[in-house]
Amino acid sequence: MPELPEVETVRAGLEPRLVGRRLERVEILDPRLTRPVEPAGVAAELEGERVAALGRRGKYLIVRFESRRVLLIHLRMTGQLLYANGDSPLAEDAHRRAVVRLDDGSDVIYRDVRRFGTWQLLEPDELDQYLAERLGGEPLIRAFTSKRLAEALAGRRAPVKAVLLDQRRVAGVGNIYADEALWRAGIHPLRPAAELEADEVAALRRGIRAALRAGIARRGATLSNYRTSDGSRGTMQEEFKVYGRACQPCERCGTPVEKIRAAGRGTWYCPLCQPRSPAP
DNA sequence: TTGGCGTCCTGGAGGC
DNA sequence: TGCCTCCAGGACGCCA
Repeated sequence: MPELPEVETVRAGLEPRLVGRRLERVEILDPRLTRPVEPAGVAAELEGERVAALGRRGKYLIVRFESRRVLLIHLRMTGQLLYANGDSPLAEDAHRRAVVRLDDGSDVIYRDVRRFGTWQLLEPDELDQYLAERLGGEPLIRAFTSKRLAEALAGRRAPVKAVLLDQRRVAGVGNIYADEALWRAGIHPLRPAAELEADEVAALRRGIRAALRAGIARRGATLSNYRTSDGSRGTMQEEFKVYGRACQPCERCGTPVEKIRAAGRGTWYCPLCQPRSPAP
C-alpha cells in the first residue's frame, strides 16, 4: 500500500529518468485508469509533452510538463511505476495498465493488480484547487507544527487513528504509518482525537514525522505489491514496531502486540505503551 | 457537520 | 486437487 514514503521513493527514483524527457508514445490499456475521461483522449493529450518536474503531495505523484499541464497519479493500493530500459520481463505482464515510451527509447510501465489507481490530466490552473480540496498538511515540511496538527484534530470525536487516515487532515499517512506513529507517540488508536492533550499532540507530530522519515530512509515497505521504480523491494517492513506484529513482544516493554479494528482497518498497538485512558 | 459503512478490485490464504 | 469464502485497504459516495 503505497503511502507517503513509498510514493516519495518512487518519485526520487524516477525523477532523474523522467525530467527533460518527452513522452513519445502513451498506451493506456485499462479504461478504468483515467475515468471518467476516455483513455485514448488522455493518451493523445500526453503524447509530445516534455516533463519539467516530478513532484509529490501526500500520496499523489505530480508530473509537471513544460506546457504547465499536470499528470496527477495516485497509486492507491497496488499501483507501481517501473522504469525499463530495453527488454523488460513486464512486456507480457497481465497487470500492465499503461506504458509510456520516452524519447530516449526507455519505458515507464504502470502496473496495478487491483486497478484502484488513477491518472488525471489537469490544466495549469486546476491543480492547486484539486489538491486543496482533498489534502491537509504535508507532514514533513516545517509548517507542519504541533499547532497545525492540533487544529486538524480539534473537535473530532472520531478515533485518532481514523483522523490520521483522513487525507484532508494529514496528507500521506496510511494504515501502516498511522499505527507506527501512534506507537511512537504512545497513544491508543481508539482515543478520541479531540481529547489528546497538548503534549500528546506534540508527541504524535514527532511520531508521524519519525515514522515517515524511517520509511523513506528504507525506501518504503514491501508487504506484497509495492516496488521501487527499479523493481526492488523496500525494507521498512523489517523495522515495523507494531504493524502486522500481533502477539509479538513490544520492542519497548515486551508486552504482546494486539490487533483490533479501528476506522474499518486492521490496527496494531501495544496495550501497555498505548493505554486506552491517558495517564492521570 | 460528523462518523460509519459499502463499494470498487484482485490475489492469496485457509477451510472443506 | 479444486472450489468457495474471507481478508487486505485508499478514496469516495451515501446515509443516519
